[in-house]
Amino acid sequence: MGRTTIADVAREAGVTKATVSHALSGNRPISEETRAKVLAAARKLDWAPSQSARALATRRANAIAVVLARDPQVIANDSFFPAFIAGVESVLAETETALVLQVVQGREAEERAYRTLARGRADGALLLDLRTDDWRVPFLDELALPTVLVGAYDQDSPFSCVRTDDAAPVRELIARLRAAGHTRIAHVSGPLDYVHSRARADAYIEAMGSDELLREGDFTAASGRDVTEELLALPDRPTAILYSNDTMAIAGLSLARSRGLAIPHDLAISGFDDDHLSAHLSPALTSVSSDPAARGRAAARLLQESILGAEPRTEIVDVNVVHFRESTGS
Amino acid sequence: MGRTTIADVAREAGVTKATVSHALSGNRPISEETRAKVLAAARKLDWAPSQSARALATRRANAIAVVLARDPQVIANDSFFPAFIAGVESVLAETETALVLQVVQGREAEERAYRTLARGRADGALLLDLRTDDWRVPFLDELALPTVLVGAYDQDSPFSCVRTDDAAPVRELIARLRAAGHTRIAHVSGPLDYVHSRARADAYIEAMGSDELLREGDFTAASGRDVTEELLALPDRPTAILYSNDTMAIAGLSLARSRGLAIPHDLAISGFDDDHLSAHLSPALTSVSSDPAARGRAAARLLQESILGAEPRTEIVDVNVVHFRESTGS
DNA sequence: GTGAAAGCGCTAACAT
DNA sequence: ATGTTAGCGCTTTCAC
Repeated sequence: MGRTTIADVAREAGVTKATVSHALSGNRPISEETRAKVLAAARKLDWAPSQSARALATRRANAIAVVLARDPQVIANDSFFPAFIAGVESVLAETETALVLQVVQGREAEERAYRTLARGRADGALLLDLRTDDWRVPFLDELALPTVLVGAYDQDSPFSCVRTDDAAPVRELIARLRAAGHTRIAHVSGPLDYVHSRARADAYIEAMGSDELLREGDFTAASGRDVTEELLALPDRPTAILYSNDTMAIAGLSLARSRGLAIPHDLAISGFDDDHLSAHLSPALTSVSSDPAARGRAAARLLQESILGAEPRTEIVDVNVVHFRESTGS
Repeated sequence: MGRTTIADVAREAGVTKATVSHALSGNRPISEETRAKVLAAARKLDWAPSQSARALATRRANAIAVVLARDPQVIANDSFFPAFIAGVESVLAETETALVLQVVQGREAEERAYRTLARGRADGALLLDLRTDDWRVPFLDELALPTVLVGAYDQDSPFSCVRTDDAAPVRELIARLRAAGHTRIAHVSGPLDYVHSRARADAYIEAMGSDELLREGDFTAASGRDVTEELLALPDRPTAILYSNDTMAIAGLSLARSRGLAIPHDLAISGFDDDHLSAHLSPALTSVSSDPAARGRAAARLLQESILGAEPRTEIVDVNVVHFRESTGS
């Protein structure tokens, strides 16, 4: 934070602060001559506007926020998030907008975080991990903080939304397994209050016509293992299991093997999210990849729009693609 | 629509702005009675101080920055980063400090990012992925931006530093492999201008007494595969390979198998960073885990110290532990 | 213990 | 096309 201010630059260039400000922002016509003088002075004094002063004057933080309310353990295992952030940043960089990241635990901490953020730290927020009937949506609406929902929302929402079709890959997987002769196909979902878990589970139920072999996991390896154990103990055990992420799928695969089952001969297995290691396992894991970076870019663009006052709209980023690999006997 | 300000609260409480300010900050003695009045008024009006106004007045952003200059592809494959951030946040949360994240590409963009950050967006920075003779260290010193280096730095530095011992696990791995009869042990490093890659490679060279079987990778699966292919084509091929991350190790493992080698019988393999899936592979991958969250916590604490003016110091977070699994024939 | 007033460094009406 | 003048909402001397 240089001690030099806009006043120093104005003096150096022989103009007023207003002129310096406008010479840089281009907010009003400035003669080429004075603009050159101003830029020269700024460079000479190595000056650039103070972000905090500008934020106060414009009531704009030039920053957006992402609040993660997940368990750190789950964050660490998540391949979606880093790629998503990279996508967001690639858009923000164009407008010198910063990304404020906050990891919180507990609803109270999360509310406090959004409140503080809305008080001059950020101009908008990106909402991840949406839950059915998510309390954050009305809450942020009341805070009047421009927001973009990443993933579907089950209610009417005042916000823009980046969606993907979670159902299609599930249908595709089931169709393929059926074609290979499977009839006992199980699904290990994520927590069913997550909108995307629910969407996958619903697609599964619709395709199967029953939820008999649906089990709810929590995205951790431990739950993948436990739920798989339960499924394999059934009198008429499944011959295929669709997991809602790769971590659970791999844990399930390990367990099945340790029970003497051959994959995919005795049990077909598929995951979701296409972790970067999944293609390298043996057997390589069938999974669904979804281009998180593209979703990050779309979300950032929609948010910038909203901050500028645009009407909310929904953008479908449909990039889910099923990678059939050895674990389903491709 | 004027938002409610400290003036409104002052009026409501029948005191001045100064009193409100001090009642909240505790920066000067306030009678219990007036403090209660102020807090009641603040709650009634649902007021909390504006972050941007406060930042301008105190010349403190109450935020720290992390600038990632990596290729988005590499970020997405990295299990270190999310856990590290979670650790950082757990410390920042205690002091209402925000984390500003920036992903940039190219040195120019990185310099610009730090300049803007130092101009009122952040009070300090965390430096990751240190390189030998890293230009950012003198640069940030000149910007006078308090900084903490995560990982060793090879020069004299004006900054605090969180270090881990990268050499010890390498020595331990080599000792174990030797005990099992291996003599031709190769090492696939990360880019050798990264300080931690260099440290591991140096430890390897010292333990082996030679760099004949040292090869430089770039942490991607593709490089793991290619370098492995090269090593296996040697007239007197290695019987064990130590990789500097799990991604390369797994790619190498896949390649070796496809060449007809049995793991660990024909070739022992170990990785680094203990990706969350590595324990679930088959064979399970021997790897080195390092508690990134602990390093995040330590880094955040050191940075907060530095921002408050403390002398730089180095903290050793020594949590590297080697997990011997099937891939080395444990 | 509390009040009054002067900034913090910038932007944006309002003038000219 | 440029200058003047108020703020933006808070913290922090300096008085009392």
